[in-house]
Parts: sequence; C-alpha cells; structure tokens
Amino acid sequence: MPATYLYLMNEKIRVRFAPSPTGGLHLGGVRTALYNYLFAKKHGGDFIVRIEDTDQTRFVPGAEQYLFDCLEWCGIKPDESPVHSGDFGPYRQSERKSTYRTYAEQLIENEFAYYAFDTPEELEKMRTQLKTPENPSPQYDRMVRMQMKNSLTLSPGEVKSLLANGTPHVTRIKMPADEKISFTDLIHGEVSFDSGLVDDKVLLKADGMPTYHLAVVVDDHLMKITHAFRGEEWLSSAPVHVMLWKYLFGIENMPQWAHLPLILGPSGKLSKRDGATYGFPVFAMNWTDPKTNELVEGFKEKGFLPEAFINLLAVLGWNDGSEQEIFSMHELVEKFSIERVHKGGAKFDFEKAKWYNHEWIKKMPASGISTLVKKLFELKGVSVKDPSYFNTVLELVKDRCTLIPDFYEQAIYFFKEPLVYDEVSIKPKWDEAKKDYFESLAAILGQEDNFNVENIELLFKTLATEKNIKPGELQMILRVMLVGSKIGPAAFAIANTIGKAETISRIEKATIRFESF
RNA sequence: GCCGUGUUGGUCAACCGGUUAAGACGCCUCCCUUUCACGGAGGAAUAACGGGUUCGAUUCCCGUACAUGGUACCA
Repeated sequence: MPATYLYLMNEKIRVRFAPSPTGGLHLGGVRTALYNYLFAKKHGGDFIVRIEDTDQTRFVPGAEQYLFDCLEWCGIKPDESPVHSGDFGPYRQSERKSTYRTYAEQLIENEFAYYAFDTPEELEKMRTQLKTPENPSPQYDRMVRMQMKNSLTLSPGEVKSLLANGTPHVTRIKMPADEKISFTDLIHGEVSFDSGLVDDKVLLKADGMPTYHLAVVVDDHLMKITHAFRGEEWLSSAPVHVMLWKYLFGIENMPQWAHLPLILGPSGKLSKRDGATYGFPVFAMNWTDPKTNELVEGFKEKGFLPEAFINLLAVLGWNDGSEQEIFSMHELVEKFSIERVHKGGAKFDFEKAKWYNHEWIKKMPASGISTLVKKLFELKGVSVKDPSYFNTVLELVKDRCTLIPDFYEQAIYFFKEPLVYDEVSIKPKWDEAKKDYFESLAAILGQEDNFNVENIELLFKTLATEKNIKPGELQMILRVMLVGSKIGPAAFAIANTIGKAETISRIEKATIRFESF
C-alpha cells in the first residue's frame, strides 16, 4: 500500500481520540487511543482527546474523568484535551454547539442539505409502512425523501413559516443519487461506496446539537486533524463524512482515514457488558455504573501492569514484522506504523494476555512493582516496613507471579509464619529420625554466626550426612516448615531471607505440629 | 434484505507469485528442580470452498460460504 501520508510530512501531524463519555473504556477504545498516540508521537505530532458528548440523553456522570484516569494509567498522555490546554478548544463538543449550526446552514444554502420536519412518529410510520421482508430497515434516502415533510417537498413559504414558528426540525444531508464515493484508507486501501445507497443522515438534531457525522468533520477541520483513526464500525458511515468534507472544506483537505479492525470476544463481538461472562475484564479500569451501581472489573484491578496492557493491545492487530513480542511504550513509538495494522479483526485471548503480564512482571525490577504489591499486602492487613527486605522478597518470587494478586500467595510466608501445613506431604515422611534431625538442625543453626545461603545449606547437608538421611527428603520438609506448602524459591534462600531467628522458630514450631500428624 | 469490510493452526500471527508455510500463546512429552515456578529440548496442530490469471498460486482476479460492522434526531 502506498504510504500516502508521507506527502503531508511537512505539516504537523495531529490526531485525535474522540470517545463518547457514556461508560467504561473497553479494550478496543484503549487500542484506538494507543494507535493514535503512537502514530502522533512517532511523527512528532500532537495527540488530541476530544470528548464527543453530543448526545445529551446518554450523559453519564463521571465517565469523562474515568476516561482520563484510564489514559493516564496506560501512559497515554494527551497534548490537548478538555483538561490539557491547547489552542483548538473547547475540546468538548457540547461546548462547541454553536459552531456546528453555521456549517449546517451553509450546506442548506448550497443545497447539499435540507430541513426535515418529520416527527419521530412520522418517521416510525414511514419505516413500518415501507418495511418488507426484502427491506427490513427502510432508510430516509433519496427514494423516500420526496414523500416526507421537508424543505425539498414543502414550498419555501411553508418552510419559512414552520421555521418561524419554531417547529422542531433536523437538518439532513442530501446524498447525491448516483456518485461513486471512494477514498484511500491507510489500512484497507481504496474503499468505495455508491452514494445512492447511503441514506440522508441527520446532521443537526432537533435540540440543535450536531450528530457525530457533522461534528467529526467540522471539528477535524477546525482542529487541523491530519489523520483520523477510528474503529471499523465507522467505515459504513465514511461516505457521509467524505461528502461533508467535499461540500464544506474540500476533499483535498480531508484527513487520511484509517479504520481499525475490531477486537472480538471469544464468541464474536466483544461487548462492553460481557466482562463477567467471559471471565476476563473488557475495561481498562474498574467501572461502576452510576445508575445501577454495577461494578465491572478492569485490567488494572485484575492485576495487570499498564506496560503489559498496552503491549498486548498494541500487538493485537499490529506487529513490526520481526519476532519481537515484548515492546515498551518507547519501542512502540519508535516502531509503530499504521500500514502494518491488520485488516481483519482479532479475537482477544486472555491466556495470551496473562502471558504478557507475566513477562512484564519478570522483566520489571522489584522497585517497579513494589508499590503495587505493597498496596496489595496492606489491603490484606500485612504491613510492609522494610523496603529493602520487601524488594529482596519480590526479586525472589517475581518469576512465579502472573497477575499482581499472585504475589500474596507467593510471598506471604516471608511476612507471616505458616498457620497450616501441607499435611499430606509431611505425614508419610515424618518419623523419629526426622524429628531428631530437625531438633539438631535448629540447635546447630542457632550457633551459626554467619547465617547465609551457603552456610545454611552446608550445615543442613553435613547434618544429614551425619544422621545418614538423604538431604532431598529433608529439603521438602524444611520447605513446608518455612512456607507451609510446597511452593516458592530454594528453601535455603527462604531461610536466609527470613533470618536466623525466624527460621529456627519455624522449624521448632513445625516440629511440634508435625508430631501430631 | 441491502451495503461495507474481512477470512493463514484452538488463539495472536510472518509471508506481500516459486518457502520443508516462521514465531508466540495454549496443549502434550522429556530435561532441570526431591517444592511451585523460571529455563532448556522436542511434539501435535494452519492457508474456508470453487473457479480463473500464470510456467507456477497461501499470495492476484471473480464467485460461494462464513464472520463482522452499518442500515437511529447513539456514538
């Protein structure tokens, strides 16, 4: 595919992420934001967040703030937005209401649009009357517009008086009868439509607010957007936008479009509310619906690292052509290219998502995750006092944690002595000889002034040889004594980490307990 | 129904006319470890179907099927 955007390189790249604040931010939305951001940063351009809140009936309190929280967590920083000042504001469409009307009027003057006075009931009537098995959803298009109540069918005088009386009305685009509308999509290549098959979309609603169609075009123009990336669900309405550009600002000034493939769930499309049923999150962060109070879990709260989250999202539908899978945000900015984005939708695989998180946890230095894990521990009532001890522990158990909450099970024994022991593993191995061994071991360790991994191991094995017991059998028992179960890093490393006194105490307590098994 | 878009293993995917069709996740086997992991070595598993074009198609074109989006005064 031709790199058609290259000729625009002398102009500053400006992209926008234009969400509508109606609820949680799901995977696809974050990825759209991410691709916009990566593209902008790669080309030294600006990343703008514009709030598309033109539907007042769908206003959800808190949704906008939530959106910015998600972007921040992901490390996607807007250059301009309602909360990041810029020269092209306001960045909320509801606050730009008056500007859209001007353009709608201009379209009407040039006969590219018309007023329509049909009431919702009349529209409904038209749809039911024209509905047939072959045409289950009739459109308000060139075939029917001449039978409706609008400025095309009404006399100028009637229109004037309806308008003067304040009759509720909308403005509709007048799609041409027979025109091939095509454009080059950065991902799909040339895409074309027959104008006669596109309906007369509403541009300005009765409440004076623009619809998405008018608003994107006007705002993209006013905000000097050079590249417009959005989900593929918008592809079908692209011809409307193309026509609007042609009528209003000139087709040659239209941004380069890229329609991103959809992210699918296990059984088809990924819908917002199915988070619970899939068994994995669909939102970036926890979202509580203010009306129902229903909480939908997010990736953040599930225990994902933002680095992993954006990594896995970036490569869901894109790759750099190499075999690299782990990318930092910095690398993504460097390597991202919109042409390498897939055309086809991708099914989201939670197993693979977890793998990315696991990789990132392993890769991350303890200091990079300590804050998160500390929070987890404190939530569970375990206070973390010594940061350096904590980091040592994290380094020791990192490899076995896939999600942040895993750290609790994997590291709790470094902070609390075990309360329950793996009885099934101990019972068959425990006898008088072992009891004697561990009693001696506790005594010997108590006399060791140089308590370190090597010495513990040496004393442990020397004593085993003296007592003529295979060290292997003893190691498992020691582990259970220290941990409670058969998990964790090398037993000697655990002993060394928790320290001499604690190690001896745990051996002594366990010896007593094991006697009762 | 109509319109748009898409279709390489179970999933993510490389390839962009000539390959034994990479790699990753997951799964299985083995090694390491008398724990759980990490790690290492193997294995099973793929071009939706039918026509063209071509010396040669997974790659290009056309159908069909399937999937997905749209068909709102929602975005």
